[in-house]
Amino acid sequence: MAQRPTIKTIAKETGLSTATVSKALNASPQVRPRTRDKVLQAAKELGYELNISGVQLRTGKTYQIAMITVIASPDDDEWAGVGYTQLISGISRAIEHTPYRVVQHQVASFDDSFEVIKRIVQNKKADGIIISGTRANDPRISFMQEQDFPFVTYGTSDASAPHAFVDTDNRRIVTICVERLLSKGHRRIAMINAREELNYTQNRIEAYKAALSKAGQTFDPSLLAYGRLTPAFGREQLFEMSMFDEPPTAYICANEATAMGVLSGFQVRGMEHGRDAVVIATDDLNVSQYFSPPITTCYLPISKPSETLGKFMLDLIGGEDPINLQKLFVPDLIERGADTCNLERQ
Amino acid sequence: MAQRPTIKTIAKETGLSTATVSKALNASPQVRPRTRDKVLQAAKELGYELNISGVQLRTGKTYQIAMITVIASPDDDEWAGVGYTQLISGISRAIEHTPYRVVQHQVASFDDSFEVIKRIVQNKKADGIIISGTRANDPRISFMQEQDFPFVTYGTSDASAPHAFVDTDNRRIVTICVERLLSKGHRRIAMINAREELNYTQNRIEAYKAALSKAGQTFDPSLLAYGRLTPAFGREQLFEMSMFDEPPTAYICANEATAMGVLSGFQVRGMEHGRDAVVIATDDLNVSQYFSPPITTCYLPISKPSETLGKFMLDLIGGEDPINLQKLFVPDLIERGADTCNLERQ
DNA sequence: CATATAAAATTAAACGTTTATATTTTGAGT
DNA sequence: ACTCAAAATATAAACGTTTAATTTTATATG
Repeated sequence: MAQRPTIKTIAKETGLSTATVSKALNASPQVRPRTRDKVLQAAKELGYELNISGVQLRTGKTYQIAMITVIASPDDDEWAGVGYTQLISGISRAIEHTPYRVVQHQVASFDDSFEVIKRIVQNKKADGIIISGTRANDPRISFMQEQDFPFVTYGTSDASAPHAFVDTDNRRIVTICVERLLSKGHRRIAMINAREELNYTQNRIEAYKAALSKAGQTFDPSLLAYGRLTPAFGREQLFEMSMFDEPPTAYICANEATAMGVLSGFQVRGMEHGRDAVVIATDDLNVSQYFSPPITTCYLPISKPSETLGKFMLDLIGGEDPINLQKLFVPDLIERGADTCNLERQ
Repeated sequence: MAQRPTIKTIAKETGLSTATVSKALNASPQVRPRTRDKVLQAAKELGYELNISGVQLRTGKTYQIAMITVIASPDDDEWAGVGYTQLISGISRAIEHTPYRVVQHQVASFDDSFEVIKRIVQNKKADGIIISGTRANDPRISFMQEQDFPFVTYGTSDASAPHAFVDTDNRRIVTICVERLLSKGHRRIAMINAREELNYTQNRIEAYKAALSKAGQTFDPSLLAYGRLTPAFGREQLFEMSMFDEPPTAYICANEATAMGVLSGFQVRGMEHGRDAVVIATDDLNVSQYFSPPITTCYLPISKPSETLGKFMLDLIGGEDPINLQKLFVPDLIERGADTCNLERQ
């Protein structure tokens, strides 16, 4: 093969001008069907493929979707449940048959993520941005809104203007979990959360308080923990809380990595699941069925929200109004035990 | 802010031509230090940033590193230990302060991965390619070698010509594990492997056989299993093998997801780790310390090989000979128990 | 101080595409 | 057949960069 074919090659081949070829390839109404077919035919025969840098230079379109991932340090690679893999994987699947690609921009902190976003927006380095780890009052969101730059968030925010987002319905999850545990007789329910500044953590707390108050139960802030959702964190919290005068009889974990840590803590402390306390989690990898013992979870296959993330991004670039691109997924409750325990001591 | 500054802006600002500006920015020896400083100064003041599509169009350089990931289907998202996240994360870290970006190309099968690689190579859509899941006789590798396209593999191959690679020393791992188990008195040692066509699976089997034969033990092929390394697969294998007339007393798992599945099988079958059999695994997330019970593993933090992957890619693009870009990492054995069990029945 | 030479700068073209503007072709209406 | 508007196509410039070829400037040499 000599040179990679360009629209020039097609022009020469068909006897048309490059302008017409370009228009034909872009399905412009200015070119009549007959010539369009001729061009398409030639393009196919020559094995023509659009050179994106040409387009990019001329129009500014990049066909890149920037995915911002925040990973503090190598040791942050410690398993924290669903990683960005599954997220990116779902997005990739959604854009599979388009010319778009996912480009990962990894940063070490929230502040860095803001810097990177500024650069991407100002230098038009991507056609759209996807972020996760949204905060209650997220400056990145207001920035992108001001600059009128397309973005979708994985996670909600409390931004005044509406924006495209996908998330798990965390309020719902927590409500379901707390109500279930209350109905089983639990009165000391711990909740192990992600970092406090994340919007979804706030949502979970609100739902937790609301469910308790609806049942006439008092709220004890010492039963709430905040941190990075790793097994280590779960275990630490179990160690700490199980020493309380009135220890929790149930632990609601924000992900399965943390739940695994809590169970590991059980084993170290000689506690038994279902006798001394129970653990229930939010799960998007469906892995807690393999825990020893398996635990009850609110399960939402990560593939669903992540594919939607990609789809929303395409729609947004296509000009759709963000207000129509908002979705909360409701997980299924999968019971894997009675989740009662020796509650008579209360 | 008016327009994004280009070299033209700098040229106007400094009174030089765009050619000189370009050369100055690229540290060409054709421009004298004094003017270079002037240009750099102006660039800084103007907040100039290189427009990659311009470069790309002119030179063909893309500043993209293509990472090919094979994910068969959404349900493939099931946890299979270390995902691509950690891999991409390490690569990203290695190229952090360069203009390079990682672009993920997700495909559904091995064959598709080959197709994508062909397109990337032929249309020069990236400056280099990183692949994993290398096979014993991998056609993708020979293709990229023929086309003289820069690539690094995560995993070894048996290609005749040398190529850049990073991998865990799987022979070593298996040798260590088998010898350890033999010395503890185990005679029926099962090994749960990844798919048979993967080169590292072959390496593991060779090492397994060699270690047995060195100890004068016979090799029983029914103790070997091949499949996708998920918890489900591990559990299935435990169910199957534990029904043998002479069941294994030890299971060597190729990753921790599978090990978790085996342990889950123990619990279902009423078996007890350390009494009826033991499990040891290869681990790159350091998560098996949180299993109930924690198990002995060969641990290698995934951050190490993945960063090397990125570094090798840069070196390769920089013109380094692939023969100098090959590395096998040797994991640490972390003992988390005696790993003996009731062996008198043998 | 003229001259040869080396060093430093400039000019101009090119990469592949799109698009505003100009030109030609087509076909309908008389 | 002729006119004229509409439709289809062509021309040419531009996006930001690099680089071969060329010109200008500085430096060394006798």
